[in-house]
Amino acid sequence: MPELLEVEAARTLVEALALNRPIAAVRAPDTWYLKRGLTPRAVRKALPGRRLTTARRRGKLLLVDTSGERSELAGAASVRGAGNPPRSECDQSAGPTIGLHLGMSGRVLIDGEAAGDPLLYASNRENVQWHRFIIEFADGGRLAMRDPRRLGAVELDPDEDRLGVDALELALPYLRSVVSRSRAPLKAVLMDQSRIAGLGNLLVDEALWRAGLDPARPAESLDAGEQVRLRRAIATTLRVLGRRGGSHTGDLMVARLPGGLCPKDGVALLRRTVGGRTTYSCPRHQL
DNA sequence: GATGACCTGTGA
DNA sequence: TCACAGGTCATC
Repeated sequence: MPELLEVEAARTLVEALALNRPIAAVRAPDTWYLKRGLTPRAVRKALPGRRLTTARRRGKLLLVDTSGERSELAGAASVRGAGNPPRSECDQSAGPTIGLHLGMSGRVLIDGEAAGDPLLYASNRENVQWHRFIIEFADGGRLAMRDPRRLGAVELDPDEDRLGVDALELALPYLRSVVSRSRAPLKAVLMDQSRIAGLGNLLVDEALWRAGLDPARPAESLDAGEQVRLRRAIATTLRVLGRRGGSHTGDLMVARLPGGLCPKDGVALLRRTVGGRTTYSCPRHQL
């Protein structure tokens, strides 16, 4: 369920609470959670001694940069014997970038604090077994990835370019080029992270509902006016739902259930699979 | 571009 | 007991 808005909330949390605190240790109890060949040992080697310097976001990917220099930590694996030359990473101006994918039930906790409202479709009970990746700071605090469903992931130096333009930076000419070049269902194009990054199932349904566009329509069938409406609806959806507190605060959300009625004109909503995802839309005003 | 698998908590 | 939620990836 974390879509762009939830990841942005997590980013803000990291930025506010976790930067510039020396890392004492890293725990990755769930090996499965580490992706692209990353191992607990490699993480323990790469991060202790560094600080988190920047919290960025591209689409649904949370990126946390680390410092190049490593502070001395008594007993930490990074401490070398006297006279040893520093490791090559120590000479670089920046350390590795931590890539956090929240998957569908992941949250970032810092010193026990989480951003935003509890997630849907995910338990909100506490259970330390769900902490898949933990950064322990030298000051005793910690950053933890909590993910009951294990669909999230952690990697180092993720390939950021596999993601397209961030949905918050979506300009009309780019949207136009993306949409006009595909015969796929409009919804599938909007959810394709390599073209537009950040929109998930709920945000797309809400934006299309606001734009009055049928999710199943071939993307290329949109005329110029509809493209403008779509861009505005995406921007409005992100702004309004962002203020309200997340992807699940949309007007359509209350009706996302079998037999739900369109909040705009009271007609029974259509429920079907579009672009591989459960999709709700209004047969009356989404054309 | 569509489909199914991954994974597990939830609610019927 | 089982369908379902959904981001992402491999496979068709």
